Amino acid sequence: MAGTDMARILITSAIPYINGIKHLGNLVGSQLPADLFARYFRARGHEVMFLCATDEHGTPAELAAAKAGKPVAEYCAEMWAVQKDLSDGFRLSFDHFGRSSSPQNHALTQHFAGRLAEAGLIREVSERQVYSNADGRFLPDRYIEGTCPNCGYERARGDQCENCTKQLDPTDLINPRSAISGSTDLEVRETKHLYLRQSAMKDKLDAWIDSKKDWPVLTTSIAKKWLHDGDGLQDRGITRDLDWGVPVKKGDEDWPGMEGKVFYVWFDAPIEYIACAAEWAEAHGKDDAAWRRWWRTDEGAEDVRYIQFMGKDNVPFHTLSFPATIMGSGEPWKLVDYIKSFNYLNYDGGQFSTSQGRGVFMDQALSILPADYWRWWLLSHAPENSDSEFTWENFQTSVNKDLADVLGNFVSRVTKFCRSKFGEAVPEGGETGERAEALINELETRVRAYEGHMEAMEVRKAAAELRAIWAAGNEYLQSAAPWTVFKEDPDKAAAQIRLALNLIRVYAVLSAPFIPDASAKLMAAMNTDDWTWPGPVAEALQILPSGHAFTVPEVTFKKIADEEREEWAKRFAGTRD
RNA sequence: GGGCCUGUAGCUCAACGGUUAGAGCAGAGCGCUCAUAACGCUUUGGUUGGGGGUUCAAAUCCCUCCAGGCCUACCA
Repeated sequence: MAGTDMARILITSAIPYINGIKHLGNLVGSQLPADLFARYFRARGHEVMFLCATDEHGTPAELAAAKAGKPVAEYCAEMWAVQKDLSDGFRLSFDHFGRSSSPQNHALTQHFAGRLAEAGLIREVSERQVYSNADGRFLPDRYIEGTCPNCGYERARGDQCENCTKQLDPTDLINPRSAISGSTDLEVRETKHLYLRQSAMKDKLDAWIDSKKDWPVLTTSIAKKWLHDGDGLQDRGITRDLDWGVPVKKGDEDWPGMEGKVFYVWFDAPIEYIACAAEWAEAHGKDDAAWRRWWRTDEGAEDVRYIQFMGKDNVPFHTLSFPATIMGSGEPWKLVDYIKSFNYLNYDGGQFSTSQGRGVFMDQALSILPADYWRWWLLSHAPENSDSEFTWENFQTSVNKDLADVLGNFVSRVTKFCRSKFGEAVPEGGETGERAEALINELETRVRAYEGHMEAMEVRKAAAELRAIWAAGNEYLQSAAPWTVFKEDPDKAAAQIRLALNLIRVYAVLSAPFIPDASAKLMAAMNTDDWTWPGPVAEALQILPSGHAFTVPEVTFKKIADEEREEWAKRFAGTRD
């Protein structure tokens, strides 16, 4: 690929919360599609920086640590390692998997807060919040339970009654108690917090959102709602009374009156996207310039294209709060260019549920099948336009048909036929006929269409095109029928099989963003390391020369049996482990 | 309550306001035998959730009703 075509692409995935193992719905909503495009853009020769991290602060992390009987720092370090391991298992190709608790993020978060304060965009607010003496902490609204004054439901939460859906204020609840300990020893205390004056940046944010004509409706409509609903964009509290987090400071300096407080997790989490690049630089022994050229438009990032991936619940923070932080700083940090947001994946007629253990979690998925099976199904069924649904029947038929029958069997029939008739090397001689020409023309069209869908970040359409590319190989073999041709004209059959063997390498290259392990296996079987992305298809199909030795691979994709499917459906219906 | 999204073939999904609403899977028929009983070809399925309206023309735009989902700012 010509050097002038090289682009620099920064990709971040929404950072998963530290608390527990994520389910497949979480995976398909951000990390997995982000990885698909990171791999694709790298394969196209672009310079890619793909970052992700764990989101470690906030009340749930402290409670989970307490439940595990461990200090928060220790708990988070352990869970980071668990999540890192699962990311590796799913072959998520992060350039760095960081932690929002890193020293780099502490420094940057404090830096941004200092800049925002200097710009007059932070105000102090004294407010009254519920404090639980038994728990020794302030309670967020939803951690307070009581009887709903509206409908009498006894387990209403402080923010909303889930029985009658009425919005509540914690002080409305009758007989309020801590949802953590059940204690009724609650009191209202005065506490001071910092608010980010998002309202002052409303017009600027609005104009910025308006300039994003190519963003999905899902993304812009959510942002517009927040900008224009009621009194418009509200200021947002960016500090909390917690122990674990980034201490409130103005840059390097203390913040009088804010001692003992930390920044709100949603203030520091997106900043970790930037800090993560700094962690990457440190981990690779690089200087600051190496990461700042990705993030500072005055230090080399002016040509960077920045794409964020996230589930729809994360949209307000990425379209409003984080841009407000960046714009408000008055410094030339890179703003996001494109937001790819996803709907939810449901599980067999309901929702995936972390609390009920309903659905398949990342560790369980890898324990029963290779990552590629999940990657293929999840990506080819990604909830791009609406919520979508996982069922075991659909999973079984899709994987068996697409991976085992269409792709896996193609590889198998080509390599085994060659071995039996010509031996385990690319056969020489002969000419292919017009059927081969038709195949090449079709592939030329389809490969370019596949690239188009990937550039447009249309995940399902790209998957469908890739599948059609695989199927084209079977169609060709069927019409060319080298097993018949061999009897009359062995040279011609040799040329046909030479083409088909080269097709396997092309398939491996094209498929790698979706199914990297299988692609690597196919490349190994073809005994090549030439990952050149196909330009003109006719040329790409000549890379493995006559005489080139190969091996017949083991079964590339084993099929899922009915008994397995039934057992798994039962096992994952509810209650983890 | 408010806002947004979704509803298309048995299933999962496509379709700039513009021929006869298309694919894959499943179903039916035929073919092939190299291959993981795999592959290929042909083919049956739709009053586009209901009703009304705008338009030469509506799955698409408007109104309304029904069903499902998401968000609603202190969970993250």
